[in-house]
Amino acid sequence: MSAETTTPAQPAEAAAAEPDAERPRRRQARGERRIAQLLQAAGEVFVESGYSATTTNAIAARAGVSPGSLYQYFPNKDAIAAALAGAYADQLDELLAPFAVVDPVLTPLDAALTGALGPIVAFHRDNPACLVLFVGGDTPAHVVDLQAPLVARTHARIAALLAIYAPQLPDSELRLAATVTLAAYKGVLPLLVAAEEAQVPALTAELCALLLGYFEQLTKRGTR
Amino acid sequence: MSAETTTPAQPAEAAAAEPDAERPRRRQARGERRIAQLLQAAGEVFVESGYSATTTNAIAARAGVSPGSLYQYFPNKDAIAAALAGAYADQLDELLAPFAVVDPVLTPLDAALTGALGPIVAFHRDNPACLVLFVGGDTPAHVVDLQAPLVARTHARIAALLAIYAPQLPDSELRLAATVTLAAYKGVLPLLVAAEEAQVPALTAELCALLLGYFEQLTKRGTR
DNA sequence: TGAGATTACGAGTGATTGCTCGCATTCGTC
DNA sequence: GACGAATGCGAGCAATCACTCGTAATCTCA
Repeated sequence: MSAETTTPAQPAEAAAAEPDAERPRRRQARGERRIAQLLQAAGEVFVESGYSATTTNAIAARAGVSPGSLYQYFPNKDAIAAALAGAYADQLDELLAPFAVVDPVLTPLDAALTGALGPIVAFHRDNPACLVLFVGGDTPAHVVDLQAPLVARTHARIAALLAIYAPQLPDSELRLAATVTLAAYKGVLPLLVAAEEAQVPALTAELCALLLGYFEQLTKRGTR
Repeated sequence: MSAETTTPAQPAEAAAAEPDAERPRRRQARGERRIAQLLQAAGEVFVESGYSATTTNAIAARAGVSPGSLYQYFPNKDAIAAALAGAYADQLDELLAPFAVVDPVLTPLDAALTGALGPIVAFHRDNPACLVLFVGGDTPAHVVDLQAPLVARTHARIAALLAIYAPQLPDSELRLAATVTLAAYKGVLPLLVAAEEAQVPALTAELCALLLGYFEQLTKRGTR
């Protein structure tokens, strides 16, 4: 769950306990809906114009809401991006989970890759704003920070996966390889998001081949 | 040569011939120097703040020049980025040339990659603004267009290279592979630019391994 | 040295934009 | 139905920024 959304059913308790936490104002269902509308609209406008070119008024207009209402739910423009990015990070984290439970004996590497990459690609195609916020050169610093734990976890997972298939490599090389893998992946993702639907399977296969080829290079390197 | 810079030694002739070409005002050496200063300063500020967050006043201040002077040499902010990007594109084009003259019989693929990639990486590390303008999600459309011919040429070169090492693949697959190669390369480049000097050789080697592994996958795919 | 072009300045302008404020409306609850 | 809280509005404020303009210094070349 992202930071901004507060559970509406919550009898006013445990508020006096924390002194500097601002009182969690009860939110009506209408408010929750507005927040969802605003985030949806923000995603659309971010995709169309990039982060810094989108105006808060444009987001409000797209959501069919006045600027004043927007600022009732978000303290500023960055908070909108942060809430959106937080939600994306949570969803991606779940999609990345399958990587952790792969059994390296039963599943060959390329099958594992293909299986896990499919849903991730689909997610990014459904939420193009995610890429705008995460790989856009334009994103405010504290929004980028929101993805740091996610990136760290992903990095660790890739390194662990590599350690299984190339156990002879030293840890430093594994980490380097994981970093490069992530970077390459990030480079190819925009292609997948921008592509026509019909091209997606072929492109996904290419991405798998790219990563697989790299992994084989790493394996060879250790053996030789 | 980029669009903005005009040759200073040019006896005032052939100006009346073209009607709508604005008269090429003779530029003194001082002016040329100012342009260089401004482009240099613009690159620095772009790297620090990204394109849209940099103000023309900040560029002027960094160059030690008044805003008015800046607008004597560039009609608007985009033109500064365009001039810078044009210069970068020209330099990159030269650095990419070696790829065209590789003899596939004499030079193994990995040696060719390593040899050509070194100078390119060095260039990007010397000119980090190049990446900001070319892969930043923030760049104005007509600046992105400036790199289109360069990208097209590079794409064609990669496809040609692939055709040598994997001649059995159909053209469409070669083009797709070249696109993916470029995207992966673009993803890894920021890593190389941000890295410490000591990490650069290792990272460059990883980039080579990544591309090489992909190429080998492509070769296998055709043979099998 | 003097005329004309180029370079330089920097306060100012108009437009944009993130955000506020006072007030009207709707909702949940007793 | 009545009261307080939450929601909603939108004109407008303050700040920012790309860009201009009048003027003055400096250069080129005869």
